[in-house]
Amino acid sequence: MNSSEIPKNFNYPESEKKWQDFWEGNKIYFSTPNPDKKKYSIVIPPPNVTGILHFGHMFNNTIQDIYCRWKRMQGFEVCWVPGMDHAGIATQVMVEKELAKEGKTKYDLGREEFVKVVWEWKEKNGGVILKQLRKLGASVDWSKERFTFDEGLSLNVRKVFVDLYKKGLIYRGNRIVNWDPASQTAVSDDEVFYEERNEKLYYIRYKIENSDEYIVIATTRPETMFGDTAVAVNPDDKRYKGFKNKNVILPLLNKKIPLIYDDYVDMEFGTGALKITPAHDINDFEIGQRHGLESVVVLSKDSRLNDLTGEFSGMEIHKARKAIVKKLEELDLLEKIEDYTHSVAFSDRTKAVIEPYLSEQWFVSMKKLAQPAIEVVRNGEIKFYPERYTKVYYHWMENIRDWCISRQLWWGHQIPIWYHNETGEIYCGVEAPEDIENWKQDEDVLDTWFSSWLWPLSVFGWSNDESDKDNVNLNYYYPTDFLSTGPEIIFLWVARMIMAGMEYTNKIPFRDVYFHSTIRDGKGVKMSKTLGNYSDAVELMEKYGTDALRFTIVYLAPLGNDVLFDEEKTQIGRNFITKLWNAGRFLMMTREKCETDDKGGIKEYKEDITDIWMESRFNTTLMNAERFLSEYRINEYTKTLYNFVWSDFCDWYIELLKIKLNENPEHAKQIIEKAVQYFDSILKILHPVIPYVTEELWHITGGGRENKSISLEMISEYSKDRISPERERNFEDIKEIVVSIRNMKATNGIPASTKLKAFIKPGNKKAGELLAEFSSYIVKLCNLEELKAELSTEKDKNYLNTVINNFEIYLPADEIEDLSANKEKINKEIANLENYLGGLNKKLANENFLSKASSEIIDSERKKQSEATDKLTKLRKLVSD
RNA sequence: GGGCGGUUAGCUCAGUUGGUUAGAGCGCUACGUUGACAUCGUAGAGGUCAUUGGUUCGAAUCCAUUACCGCCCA
Repeated sequence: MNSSEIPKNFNYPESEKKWQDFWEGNKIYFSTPNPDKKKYSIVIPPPNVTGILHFGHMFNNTIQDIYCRWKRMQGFEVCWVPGMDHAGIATQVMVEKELAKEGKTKYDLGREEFVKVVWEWKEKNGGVILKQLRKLGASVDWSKERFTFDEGLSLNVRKVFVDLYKKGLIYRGNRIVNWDPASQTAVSDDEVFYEERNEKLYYIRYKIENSDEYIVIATTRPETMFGDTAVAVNPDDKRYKGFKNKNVILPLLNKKIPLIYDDYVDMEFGTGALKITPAHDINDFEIGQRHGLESVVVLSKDSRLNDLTGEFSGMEIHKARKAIVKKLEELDLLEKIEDYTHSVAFSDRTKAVIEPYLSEQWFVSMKKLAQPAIEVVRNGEIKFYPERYTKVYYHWMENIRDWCISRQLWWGHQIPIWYHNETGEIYCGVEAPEDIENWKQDEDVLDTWFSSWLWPLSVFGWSNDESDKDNVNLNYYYPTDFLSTGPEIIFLWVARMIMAGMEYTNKIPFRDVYFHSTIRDGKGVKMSKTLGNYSDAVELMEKYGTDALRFTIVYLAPLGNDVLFDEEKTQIGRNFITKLWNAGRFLMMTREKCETDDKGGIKEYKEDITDIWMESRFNTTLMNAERFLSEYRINEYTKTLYNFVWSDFCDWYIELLKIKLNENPEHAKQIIEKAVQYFDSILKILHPVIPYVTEELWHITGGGRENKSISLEMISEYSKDRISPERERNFEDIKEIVVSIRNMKATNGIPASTKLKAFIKPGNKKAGELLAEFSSYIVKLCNLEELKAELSTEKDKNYLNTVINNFEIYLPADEIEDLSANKEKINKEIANLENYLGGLNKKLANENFLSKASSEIIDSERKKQSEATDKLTKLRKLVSD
């Protein structure tokens, strides 16, 4: 491209499309086992097939992409496996809604037909998120895409079920489950969320048998009273001492139930008397177990009262509650109603109120599986970032509860259990029994996570048999290196993957686990669709550019803290990309000019301090960037580069470059090429976070790159030898001089365009040499007429003056009448310095400090002391003259 | 109720082995368009590091306490 054709801004819509097609079309990110290279493998946390890209996904996949791109550019054989899970409830609910529009239900179709319809939906509408991942620039290997319902993965699910069943780790039992009445299935604890609700607490009189006395119970759920099989009080509760061994009469049903004593009962709550409904409350169920109580189910699966409830039979819960309360009132059995705020459980998927419900479900016994999984985190084989999540992990794992894996759905892996039609015998096998006509398969399907926990194994073709030994993909890529995910699924997924990995391969599934920040809105509220405080990630990518959004979100995300995201913050990334773009544009325009201007640099160009400084800064930046990345401090990686590019490279290096080119036209070509080299290196180290613009610029700045990608280039290696703290400090001194001269002009009302003379008096020989080396730059950067190292003998009356480290600076400014601003500033600085020096003097006079502090510290404090003293002397002299 | 975080400039946050006169970006103020960039440049103002106590020669940093905020588990 001709440099004059480079637009002022990065044209991201065009560029993103171009590079997506180029990367995927040329299979740039295809991976195959290569024994000569170290591998780096990641499996994507599979998004739901129904999913769309929200901020959490965007962020999480950006993180994974950063690591894949970075490792690829360090020479690793990188493999990032994409895919989706079949999302049992979510998908089924979605298709049922579609059917409802046509006035149909799944029962109209029947199971087989319904599942077919879901597959059709999946093929047609599923996987939007994978398209969006392409837009995000995710460098996944699309040839390895997997779906939890793929044949091989499904077979693994059955194999593992059968295996665990045979090991006695899967069992069927009656338990209270979280029943989602909307989707009519049990859901796991992790698929439930709680919200505070204002409800009522009803105080109901239960009559004591053979007496006129009542015991008053407090409940939020009068409608479950038909399932009461006891009333419980605390054994220490004096109020109820007299009722020992009595029965109470359950109102409405007039059924005799026992009064029992249990420590569980909180004497402070309500009246201290609790109705016990084992079939409809988890705590009541446990109390029921302890006391051998019967469990009576009084609700149907769609949240209606069943036929054990007499006249209320068939009523929906809330209607029934009202009717029952009314009836109790009529019978004078209702003592009072109080307002009551408590947390109510809702289904993640359907938002329906969860009913605790007694039913027959399949469970995985977890205790044994958890042990090795705890061990590998404890011994550091698996590392969590931030580390504190290990505590959360241990706590959950050490108190682990059995996992309810059955779901009353049609979309999912049907449980590989068959019941014999006549004998009732149970058959568990990977395939159906041969005489299938005599058997009936269990109708339930397995929890989606029961396939997801095998994901890191399954995607590489693991099949839990002899063939695994010869599986090159499995042997090469497994265990994976890195897993990035949100902290909310540490139990749901991370813990279970570790368990599956240990149980089936005795190997960890991944080494480093990164729990990324939760994205919240500007007010700190978690983004969610239901709350409407949700920013559409794809919309923002289109509005600001994908790179801008990627950069911003990473820049804002400290390890272990939440990100408060406002749309307007996307400007951080967008502006940075514009800055980078224009730096490139400038270099290209300048290079073109140099091509024609260059008179042929016969003499070798000699590097000056600006080159040495840049070399040092660049190597320092590379070193820090790599360190931050390897420590998973990704926001600091972006910050260190942001500061380097903006401040060091653009504000100083490029400004110096302009001067240098002007003064050394005979070396213009060498000078500009060196700058372009730095720029190319900058593009590479930035590529992991902003892939599109760096790819675009890399193609603009170099020839012969038409069929190549920057993502397959090697990132420059830093060298500690090239880092010179002394030279960086020298340059900082020069910067301070420049800034202070500009500042003296600005604060004294002298326009920046006014050319002044300046005198800078170095404090020693070294300072003098530094000044000499740099004086021509200072003249240009401060817009000076001339710069002299010695104070002129001319009788310039009016000086603006100040002291910077080893330099006294004088600006003759005759037109300035009032020097009080300058004087005031110096006096202020003197006061500050006196205060500072006072502290240092006190410290250095302290015996304790001198005897206890390390000699290095004492030396550095002494140095500060002498420097401050020196500067103070000079400043005092300035104001006294 | 149990556990885990957080509290630093108007806002969002850095500050990793205790030794800075506490930093950045945004916002604000003043000036500026000399051809990379106004999605910009130059300069400036702005903080008793939530509270109280302790350890230490020395604390934003370590310990304890209180207050408030958030998350997870029950």
